[in-house]
Amino acid sequence: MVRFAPSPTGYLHVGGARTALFNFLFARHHGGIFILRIEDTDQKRFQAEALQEIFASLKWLGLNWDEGPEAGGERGPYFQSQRTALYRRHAEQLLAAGKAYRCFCSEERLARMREEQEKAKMAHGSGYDRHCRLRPEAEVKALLAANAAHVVRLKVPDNRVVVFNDLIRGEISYDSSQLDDLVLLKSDGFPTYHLANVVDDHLMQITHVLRGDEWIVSTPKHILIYEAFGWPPPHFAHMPVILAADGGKLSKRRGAASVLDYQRSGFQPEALLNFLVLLGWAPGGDREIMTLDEMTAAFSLQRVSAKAAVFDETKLEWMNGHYLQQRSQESLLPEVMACWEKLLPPPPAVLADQAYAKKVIGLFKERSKKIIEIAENSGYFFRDPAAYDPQAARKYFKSETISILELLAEKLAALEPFSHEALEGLYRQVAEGLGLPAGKLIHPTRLAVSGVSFGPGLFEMLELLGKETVIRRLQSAGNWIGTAAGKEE
RNA sequence: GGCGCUAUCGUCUAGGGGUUAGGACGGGUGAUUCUCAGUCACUAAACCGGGGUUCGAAUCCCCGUAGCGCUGCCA
Repeated sequence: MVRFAPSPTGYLHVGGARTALFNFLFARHHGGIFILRIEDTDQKRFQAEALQEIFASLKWLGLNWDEGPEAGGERGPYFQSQRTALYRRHAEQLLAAGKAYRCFCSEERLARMREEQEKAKMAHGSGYDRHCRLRPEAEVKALLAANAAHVVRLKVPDNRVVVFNDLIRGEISYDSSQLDDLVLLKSDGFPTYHLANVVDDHLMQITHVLRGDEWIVSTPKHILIYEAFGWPPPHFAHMPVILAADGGKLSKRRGAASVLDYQRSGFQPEALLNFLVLLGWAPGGDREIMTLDEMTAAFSLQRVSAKAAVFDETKLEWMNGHYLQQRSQESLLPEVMACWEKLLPPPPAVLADQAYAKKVIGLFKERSKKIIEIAENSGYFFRDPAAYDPQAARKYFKSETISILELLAEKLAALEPFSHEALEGLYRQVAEGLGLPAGKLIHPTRLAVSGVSFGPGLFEMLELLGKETVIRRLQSAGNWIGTAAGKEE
C-alpha cells in the first residue's frame, strides 16, 4: 500500500513525476495499491489549476491511481482539506494524553526568537524554545476561554535517539535534541503537513512511504508522532533529487521541469517515463529501453540509488526519438496536424489531404526526435518556399544553374510515371549527358524545391510533391537566380 | 552556524574486496549516401582527496573537501 501525495501548489514537475512513478512501480510490482492523495492543507498556496495539471500529468504518463480523486476508494476522502475534523480529533487525543500542548506564541515572537538564534549562531539545536510547553495550566485555561489564537505542538522528548531504517540509505539516526516541538495544528485549524501526513498514512494503511529526500529530516519527527499515537510507523524510502544540468535545482528556467511542458513540446510519455525511471534506478546489466510493464517486473527498491541525478535533456531527446520511430504515421497524424495548423496560418488547403499528410510524416519521422520537428521541417510540402537559405543559395545557385534548372523542368514535364525510381533514373541520365556529377543537379533541385539544403531523399520528395509543383518551383528558382535578388547573393 | 544525505567517464549508470572498471547519451573518426538525419564500425573519456583495515580497496571504516537538503503556523 503506497501513496503519492502531491501538494496542489504548482505544476507537476519531473521530480514529482518520478516519485509517482516509483510509487506506481513498487505497488504494481508487489501487487499493492497505489493511492493518490492531495495534500491541500495550505489554503494560502492552493491553486485549482495546479490540481487539474497534476491529474492531467499523471494520466498522460499512464500512472493511473487505484484510489484517490476521481477513482474513489474506501479510504477516502483523498483531499486533506476534507479531513480536517479527523486531524483535529487526533490532535485533541494527543492533547488529552499529554503528548502535545497548546502554544499561544505570536508570529512576531517566533520571528524575534529565530532572529536571536541566528545571531547567537547557536552551537546546536534551534527552533521553538518551548515557551508555552511550560505555561501553567490555569494560564492556558484563561487564554483558551479568551479565545486566544494558538497552535498545537508536539512534545518532543529529550535525549532520545530516533533511528529508522531507510530502505534506500540504510540506518539513519537523529538526536531528538535536534528536533523542536513541531506544530501539529495551525491556528486556522488546519493540520500541518506532518500531522496530516502521519494520520493519513496510518488511516490509509500505507505500508511504504516513498518520497523525495527533502523529507528525510522530517522523518524522525514523523516517527515521534507515530509513537505519540502508539502506532507502528511504515517503512520509509527516500528518493534522490533530480537536478538541472548546472547542478542546481530544476525549474522552469533550467529545463522545462513541468511534465505538461514536455507533453506540449512533443515528447512521448513512454520516453519521459523510461528516461525518468533511469534517473536513480537501473535494472542491472545493460538494459535501458523498457516499457512500463518491463519496468514493473524488474523494479526493486534495493536498486534505487541514493545519489542525486542530473536531468540530461539530450538523452531524453534521443530516447524520445527512439519511441517516435515506433509510432505509425497514422497515429502521429492528429498530433502533427495540430502543429502544422499552428505553424502554417492560414491552413493551406492541402492540409485536408490526409493521405498526403501521412506520406509527409513518413518522410520526416525517421529524421526527427520530436513531433514538432516533423511539422517544423516540412512546411514546404504545403506551401512554396518563401525564401532560399542564403548560405545554400550561394553554394548551389550559380548563374549556370539557371539553364540546368530549365533543362530539368523540361525533362520532368515529359516524365511518366512521376515516381522516385523514374526520377532518379532521369537525373542520373541527365547528369551523364551533361558530363556532371549527379550532385550538381540534385543539390540545386533540393534548394529550389524546399528552400533548404537538408531533408528527405530528393526523389521521394519530388514524387510526393508532384510534377506540377516541382516544375513550378524549379522555374521560380530559375527566375529568382536571374533577378537582382539572386545576383546579390 | 547546526543537523542530515550524497560522491565511478561531461551526463545517466553497471560493478559492492582480486575486472583490460562495462553499457547508454553526448563528443571525435571512418563507412554508407543527393543533403540532413539515421545506421554501422572504431575511438577518447571516470573510481573527489587523505588516512586506515587487508596479502590485495573503486568496493569496508574514519577524516577532510565539495554538492545538495532541512533548520516555517510550506509541502
